[in-house]
Amino acid sequence: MSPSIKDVAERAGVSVGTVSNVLNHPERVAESTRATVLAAISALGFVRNSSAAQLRAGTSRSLGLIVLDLANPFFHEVARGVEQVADELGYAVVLCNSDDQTARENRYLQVLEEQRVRGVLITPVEVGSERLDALRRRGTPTVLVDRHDPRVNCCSVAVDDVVGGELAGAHLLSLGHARILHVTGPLSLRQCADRLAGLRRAVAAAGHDPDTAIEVIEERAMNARTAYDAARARFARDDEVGAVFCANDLMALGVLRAALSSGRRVPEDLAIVGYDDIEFAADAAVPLTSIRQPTQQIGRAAAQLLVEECDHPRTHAHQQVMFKPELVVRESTAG
Amino acid sequence: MSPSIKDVAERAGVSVGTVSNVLNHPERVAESTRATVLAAISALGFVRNSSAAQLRAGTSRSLGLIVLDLANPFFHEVARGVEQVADELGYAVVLCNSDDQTARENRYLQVLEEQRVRGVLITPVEVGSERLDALRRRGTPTVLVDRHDPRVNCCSVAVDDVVGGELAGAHLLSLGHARILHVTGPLSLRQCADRLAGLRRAVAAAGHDPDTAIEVIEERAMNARTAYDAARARFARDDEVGAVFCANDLMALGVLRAALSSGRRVPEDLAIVGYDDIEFAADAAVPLTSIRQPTQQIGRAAAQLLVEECDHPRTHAHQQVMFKPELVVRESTAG
DNA sequence: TGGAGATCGTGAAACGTTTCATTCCACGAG
DNA sequence: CTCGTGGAATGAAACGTTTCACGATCTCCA
Repeated sequence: MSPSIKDVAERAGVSVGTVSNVLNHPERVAESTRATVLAAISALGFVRNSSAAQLRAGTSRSLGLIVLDLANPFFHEVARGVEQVADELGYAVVLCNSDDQTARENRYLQVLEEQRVRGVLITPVEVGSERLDALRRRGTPTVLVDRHDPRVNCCSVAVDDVVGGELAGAHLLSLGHARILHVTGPLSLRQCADRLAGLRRAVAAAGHDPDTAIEVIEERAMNARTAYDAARARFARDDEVGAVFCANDLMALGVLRAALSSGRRVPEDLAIVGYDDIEFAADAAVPLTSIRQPTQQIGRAAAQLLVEECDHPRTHAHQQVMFKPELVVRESTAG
Repeated sequence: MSPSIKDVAERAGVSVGTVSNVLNHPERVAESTRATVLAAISALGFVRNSSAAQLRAGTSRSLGLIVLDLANPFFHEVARGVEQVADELGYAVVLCNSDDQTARENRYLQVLEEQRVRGVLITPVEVGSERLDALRRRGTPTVLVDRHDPRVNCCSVAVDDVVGGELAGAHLLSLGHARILHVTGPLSLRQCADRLAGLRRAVAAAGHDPDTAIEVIEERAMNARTAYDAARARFARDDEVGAVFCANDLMALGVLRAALSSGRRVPEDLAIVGYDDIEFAADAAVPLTSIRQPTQQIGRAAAQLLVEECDHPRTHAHQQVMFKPELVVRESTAG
């Protein structure tokens, strides 16, 4: 197989310990020997075997990151933030995609634990997973991303969706819309429920009755297609809708399409607010007002918390970090 | 630290060899002993140390996959295809994102080689990388994704972009458009050059002169924003544009927005064809005609070729697989 | 001249598995 | 009663590193 440190030592005429030192503590070995060893290394095409290194070392310099859906821009922004911090601190990141399936999540947790990663960042399919608790009990630090642990057994980083819903609602109210249509996904999802709660809070704060001022359309899937169909059906019924708040940008784009294709002008006839501020929101047929989440920061904060816990397990205290989202106004409400 | 196989053996009152057998060849150990050992394992919370296992085994069951940009739907579809095949064949996939930076690519190649992955799937930042050649020379099989190696030193899987451009061109020509505007990215990119070449071929085949029938706008970036700006500027000049073919869907969406906001109707006044058929193409304000690439299949084929080479290195012959793209007609040309 | 440091290099142990030749044991056939 | 057979468990070697206590050599100064 591939040459080992021993082959290098032999060829360079030194001991294996010296070769190892060249690799890990170059300052401990004399200039000339170092040169000889490096020459031997490149002559043989030696590449360190990290299994052996890690076995001996007993600990690794890597973190696991398990996300729900790599196709979702939210998560690769998070991943980017995690990678930045990991890089700065000399850690490697093992990226895993659970695809929202518990089985996949558990398999990856197993693999990561077998690899003895230093810690794990995860958006669990559901909080309170037994497998995850076990990992933590056995001593691998864990940070929840975009989720909170009610029992506060670990750190977590998330964004306040209630505030997000409130921002959207207050914005539409400030434009004079007293009635708001809310197109959302399953209200059993914490995100959707929170965003609606925020919207209700804004409406109540403006002195209206949420139950009558807000009309909710709840769909199974949160994509453009279902929102398009739902909006067309709603628009066919009557013309009373003047403002829509959607639980994510894809749905908002679906509503936008339905509006345009039914002859409505946006924002003159219909104001639309989305959520997430995906890259394409700004480039839609009518650029979309949306709620932006500090995604990279979430990743950065989560990685920092994790490394902090890895480095000072005794003194570490778990924290629940909560970021605030931000309103980005564009043409779809800029009437 | 975490309990080892030795601790388990002790607790179960057997030898370490037996514990290892329970883990790897359960059929070799008697029912009752197996039960005792499994009980000890779960009592201690034992998790196998994969570094040690792999060190001893000398070889791993994992493949590396290095992509240019995880934010690009093309690549995570490819990744999904790779994962499917890897799963079926019992391999694990290590996913890496080079972000189009040679430095990151090289770092990941190094890491993967140190981990002794069985093989590497990669879309290199540029073909002919020395680091990649070195990897291959040292015996790690390699497959290029969405690229070809002119020297045929390895397998590769790609899509025929010339055919794609030809399909788009032929489609517009068949609708009666004799003049076509082509909005594209840097023609130094193989993809862009090929798509244009295909367009020219279609135009020539229809009996027109490509040089006069095709107007090319070449932009630095291939996103909606730059295409929007370019299209607005072009539309301001005159009204002679009746058909546009864009080198990717994001650009097409930018052109679509420019058209709508300048009062043009799509497809009545302007027919638009994109490329890639990204998920959102079907849900745009006017659903977009596009060229679809068999992305998952690319991933599947690449993984199959790689595993084939890993399993039969002696008899393996390198192949260059080339898929054909497909035209998807939607409203943006359905005049 | 001798001795104290400093500077470099050595060699063996250890990390946690898997493998495989070996031993152990029970049982049935002769 | 012996022998052979085969299933089950054992124990030591090996994988490629890193570490660390220990030598060897050299330098410098009393």
